[in-house]
Amino acid sequence: MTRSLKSALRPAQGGGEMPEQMMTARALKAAVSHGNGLLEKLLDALQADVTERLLSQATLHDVDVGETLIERSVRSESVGYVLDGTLAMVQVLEDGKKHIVGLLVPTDIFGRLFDGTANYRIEALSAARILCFPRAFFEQVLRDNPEAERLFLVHLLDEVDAAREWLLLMSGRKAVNRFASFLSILLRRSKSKRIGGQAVVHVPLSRKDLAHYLGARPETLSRAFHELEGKGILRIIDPGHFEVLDKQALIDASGDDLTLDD
Amino acid sequence: MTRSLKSALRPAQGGGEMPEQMMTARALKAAVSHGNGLLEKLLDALQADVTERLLSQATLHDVDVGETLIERSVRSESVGYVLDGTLAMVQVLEDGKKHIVGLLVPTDIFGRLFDGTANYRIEALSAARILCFPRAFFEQVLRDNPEAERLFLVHLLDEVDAAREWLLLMSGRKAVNRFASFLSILLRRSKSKRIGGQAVVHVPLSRKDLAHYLGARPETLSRAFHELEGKGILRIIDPGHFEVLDKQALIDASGDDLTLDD
DNA sequence: CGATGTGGTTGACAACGATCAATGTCCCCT
DNA sequence: AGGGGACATTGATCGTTGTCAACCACATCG
Repeated sequence: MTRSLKSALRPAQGGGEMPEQMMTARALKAAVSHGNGLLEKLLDALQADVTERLLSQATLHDVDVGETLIERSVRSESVGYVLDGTLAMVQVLEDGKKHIVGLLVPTDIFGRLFDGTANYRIEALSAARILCFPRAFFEQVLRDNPEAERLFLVHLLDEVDAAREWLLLMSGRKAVNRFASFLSILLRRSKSKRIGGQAVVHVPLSRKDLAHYLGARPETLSRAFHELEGKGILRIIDPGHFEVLDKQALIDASGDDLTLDD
Repeated sequence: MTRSLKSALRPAQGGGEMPEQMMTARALKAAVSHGNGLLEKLLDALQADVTERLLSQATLHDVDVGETLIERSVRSESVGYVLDGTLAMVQVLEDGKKHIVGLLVPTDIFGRLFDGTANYRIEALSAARILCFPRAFFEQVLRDNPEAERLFLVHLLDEVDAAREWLLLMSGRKAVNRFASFLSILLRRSKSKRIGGQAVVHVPLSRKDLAHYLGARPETLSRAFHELEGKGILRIIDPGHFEVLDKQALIDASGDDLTLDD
């Protein structure tokens, strides 16, 4: 649980495991090309030889649930790109209390550039696959390519906006509202993945983590979406997958409170 | 209340008002030099002649309480710097509901650079004095000065962190906790202003706005800090000024976090 | 195969906060 | 000075949610 960057991000010692970090640059490029996150945009903007060199320095890592990738107040020497799984940004207070302040899903990038140290811990909420770039090299690429750096800057502007969107979500009054907002955002973000005609949303968090993130208790959450299920807005496939039956009603439920009379 | 950017940020027509936008560059520099925000750092990093030119293009504006400076989804042609007063970033939902998602206090900069349009409205919560730079010129300065652009980038990283800090504040605890957190942050941010030996915090928001921002009702807030006053943690001077009597107790009162155990 | 542990759900109850209503204060306006 | 309005506060009541508890499904392990 408290394994630090040093062990978590060091290439796996030659053991029984497949040495995945030796993937070819082409294979890596294929692995990231499906998304439309920052990294893809950066790779598009760079000269072919630069992307080649950047990818050649990348290493692939498997992390287990609960592993800490980057510890707070520690200067990380890597920049990470999420291929698979879910990570959390965890704010750790002095007295040891923790709070999830953000999620990292596939195509997200993490790791503080240019300046200072991380302000929160990066922790795996599920098993995950991570692509790691040497931070110094990554920074140098940005320095050498103003256009890429501007992409990064615009990306940061978007991140600030996203953070404020979460703020808006959190200010939702009732727990049902917050959960509905959360599902709506997840639905919007991952609309590429559809199963059949219906939209199935994968919630990559345990009940406890999700409740914590949304500022509620597992019990309250449970009641929240069983209420939504009762309204016919969604169907609980298993505690991790929700089928959204009525998208508009879900959005409505995230805004104003449901009229509970029927 | 709904005056748009066009009227609010256009140099005041020659009328009875003092033409304040004609301040000398030296006077402007003096006006911003007291803080340690982004703008000061940028001016420090730039060549003297560049800062001179930048400041020569700045205009000073007085805004009244309730004025809208930048409308959502409108591309602003200005970058603003808060000299005095308090502005709010207001998210406007489709149904006309509004929500404050961030505050702007003196030395803060606002206005989206390089890309796209504003995602929220900028609204004055109190009378304020704003310094405006032409956006295009501001961007050009950053383009021409990589060091300045990097300062801006690091500033954005800080903003993301700040937004997440607010998220931490907002997350589901009791109203007293949120208010105590809020005061703590304000206390930390404006520690330069002290009156006598005691710390007096100026809360630049009406009860309604503050309640809205903290996700509570005015009534609840009122009870919250009268509770803190009863405990001897602070003293209410007037509904806008609080004297913090026991800083540590205030921080403790903000502490009751939902615990996310390991 | 039962013992044990973990995560999710459900129920009962109390605490917290929203809502409604009333009062007081200050400021602006005529 | 008097009246209207905005704002802050206080009290009463009710809905929502946190808390404590039990229960269930399921996986792991001896």
